[in-house]
Amino acid sequence: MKKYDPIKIEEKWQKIWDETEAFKAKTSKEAKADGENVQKMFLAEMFPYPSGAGLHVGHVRNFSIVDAMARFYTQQRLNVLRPFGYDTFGLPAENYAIKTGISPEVATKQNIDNFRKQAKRLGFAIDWSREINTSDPKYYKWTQWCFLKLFEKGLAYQKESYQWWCPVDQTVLANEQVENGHCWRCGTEVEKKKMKQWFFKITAYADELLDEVDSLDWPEKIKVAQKNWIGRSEGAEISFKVDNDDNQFIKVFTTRPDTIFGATFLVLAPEHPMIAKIMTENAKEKVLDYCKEAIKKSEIERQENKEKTGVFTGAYAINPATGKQIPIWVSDYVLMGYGEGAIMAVPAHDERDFDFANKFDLPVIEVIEKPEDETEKCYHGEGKLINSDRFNGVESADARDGIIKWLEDAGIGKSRVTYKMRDWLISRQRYWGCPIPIAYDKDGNPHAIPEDQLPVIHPEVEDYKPDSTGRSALAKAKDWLKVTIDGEEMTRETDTLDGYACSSWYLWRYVSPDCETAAWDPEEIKYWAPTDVYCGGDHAVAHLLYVRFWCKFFADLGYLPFREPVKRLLYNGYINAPDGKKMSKSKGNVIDPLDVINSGYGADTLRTYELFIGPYNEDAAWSTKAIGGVYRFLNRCYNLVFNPENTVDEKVNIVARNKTAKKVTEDFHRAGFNTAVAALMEFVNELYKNGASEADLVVLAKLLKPFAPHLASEMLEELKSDDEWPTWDEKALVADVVEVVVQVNGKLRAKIQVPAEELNDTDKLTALALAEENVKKYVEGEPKRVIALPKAKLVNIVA
RNA sequence: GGCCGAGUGGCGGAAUUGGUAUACGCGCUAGACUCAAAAUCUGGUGCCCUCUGGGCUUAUGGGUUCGAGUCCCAUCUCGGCUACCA
Repeated sequence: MKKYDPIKIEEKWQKIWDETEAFKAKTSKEAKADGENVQKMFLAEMFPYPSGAGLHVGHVRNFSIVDAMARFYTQQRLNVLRPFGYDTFGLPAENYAIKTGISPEVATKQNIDNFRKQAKRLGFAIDWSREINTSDPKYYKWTQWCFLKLFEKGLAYQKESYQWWCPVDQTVLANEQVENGHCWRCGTEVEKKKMKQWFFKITAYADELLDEVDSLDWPEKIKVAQKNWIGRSEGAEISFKVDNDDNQFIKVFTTRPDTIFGATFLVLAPEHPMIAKIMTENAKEKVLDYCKEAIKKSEIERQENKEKTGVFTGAYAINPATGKQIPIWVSDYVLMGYGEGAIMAVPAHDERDFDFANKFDLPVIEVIEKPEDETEKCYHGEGKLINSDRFNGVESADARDGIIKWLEDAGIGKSRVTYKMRDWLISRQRYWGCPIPIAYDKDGNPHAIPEDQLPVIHPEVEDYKPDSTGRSALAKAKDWLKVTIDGEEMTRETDTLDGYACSSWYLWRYVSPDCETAAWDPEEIKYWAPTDVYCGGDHAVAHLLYVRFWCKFFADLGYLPFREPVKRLLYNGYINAPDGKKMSKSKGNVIDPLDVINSGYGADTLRTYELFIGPYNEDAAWSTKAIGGVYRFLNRCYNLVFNPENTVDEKVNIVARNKTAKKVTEDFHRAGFNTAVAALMEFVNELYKNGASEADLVVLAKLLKPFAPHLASEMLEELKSDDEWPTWDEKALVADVVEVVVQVNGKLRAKIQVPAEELNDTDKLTALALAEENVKKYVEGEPKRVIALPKAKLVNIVA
């Protein structure tokens, strides 16, 4: 009796895979030389940030999904590319460096080595010759090249913007370093500091990013999240003249120009540049105080306290519709970053304006007729206009067009589209990031570092803390800072790029990771991209939107022959602790995948369990008991091949064998991994009942391989079989005798056995059904109607 | 507040096009093997009853249909994302 020893089997196969470079993808040239029929398949998971803690069970789930699919397509003899990489720039490594003095570069290398070792221990079918690392100069040279392309086209630009600032540590803080409005390190209340920063003009692609969402084979919730994030709204831009000053106008944006007759005051964002020009002497002190406080306010405070605040500027504007004088206020509920940073307030039909009017006792004029059953004080729906002069009685939708036309004719407004999405702020005053390839001349003008001087190497420093001027620790590399461009002495940019920039193009680097002449080889990208299957459980908007943005940009430049980077997106759920709570070190409920493997289960059990645990796209709770069931299943598979008790004629399980092959194949196409494993379990149960033929075992091992590749390889070796994915015979799916269900009035009353060849004879089926004793009991006289459905194997009698 | 998703046994879940609800696994339980235990194997396992049979059951209440977990309407509960976007 041989015993299933996963540790030994896995060691053996991992060594073989490593030595033979078993998962190396063919380049486009090699594939073409092999013949026209070879289809390509490019799969990837969202590459990990290699933390010091090593792989966690969430990684394992994510990678196991991609691995199962990669192996499935490999067994179908496609040319599969399944690469791997590391997203290594980022705050954790920098924080660790500040704390320990160990350079991020050194720590990152260690973490990568550990991740690689662990990924290999899990037996993933990775093409290790294509490994990439975003903090490797060979990689970030091309991240910088991408930046320069955006800079060249005017899509990378500088703008003043507020940044978190800790007045005690004298340092900028990343969002993650601000905890409830306080510095993560010293606990001081943080401030906002205005600094010049780099942005990518993603808004230039807002419409295309929005329009093409619908055509994507992505989960609905991600598509909706992206649409909401882009947040397109149509409306109008309207100029309000400031009273007693013919030269001053305030522009507002509104989606409801039809309510303009109800605009009883204007509100400006505290950052609005017009405030200083219009405020009266009397109001000046109060207004400036308010603005200063509001700008300092953290977003957290704004969220906590939704009570409206504000201050009157002392100035008035003229409502162009009514000709009436209306007061101009300032309030932080108006955001400078959206629309014009100013609104016309219509308190009768906007809840926020209503609250504000209530608090400061401002007039409310209804201009849209409320439906009779409407109970809310503030009606924001559609209806006929009232109190609106010549527009009275017009439906609000029509009035919008009419009023915009009138505004255009009068030269004081026009229709306009705005987006919630802002341009992407990419400056980070951090050390451990990709240097921005820019230098400044004496006058502070930015210049591109010439392409032949790339990469701008990330310099080593002694102290990783940002300096007190708000610059990153790169400013401490004094020699590095100096650069000569076209004979002119310049100073390098010390901001680094947001990590999302590094990950916005890595999928394309995979096709030619060693290419020294381009970010991606044009031939290879043409063959491999776009990515066929991309799998991850995070970044619903940020990363997945940025990749789409860069794809469109580089497509416009002619570098990419496609406009959407990811054909099919699989968005996997999290694995939680057995109590259903998130795993975290502090709670002490973390399951370490390596512990699970080493406890004797092995990688095959772990991987299969994580795919069996539930639908891949839903969260699941770890169960230390249930994983034992998967181990028992694999053990049964092992025994069928290595300790057979009896072999049978290969016809015995012909239906089950073909059904299982079909089921597992179809489940792969719809990513139903949990049900595919269940189908394999059913098949094994069947083989235990009926005995197994060699043909049964070969099919079992082949179908099992994407889930438990080591064990399946061992089985296939014993069976002297290749691993080519099995096909099935549609005709063999039907048994000789079929069970047909008989219902009376939709209630199950009997089951009859019908020879397969008689199944399609509905008259015969009906007769057989009516002849059943238990059916007769419920049918008195002639049935009203009989529905006989051979395909559903069902007869329903209406009595 | 807005948007999205989900509610099925003791538990994780299955039912893919409206057609046998509860596949598969866990747990529990009985038996075989064993001096015994573990492991393994075989069977049972939604609930209720007047138990060779029958009734009920997919969060709740209605509806459409020969037939509803699935479609429609209303209500409740939970989870996620987002958050003063004019």
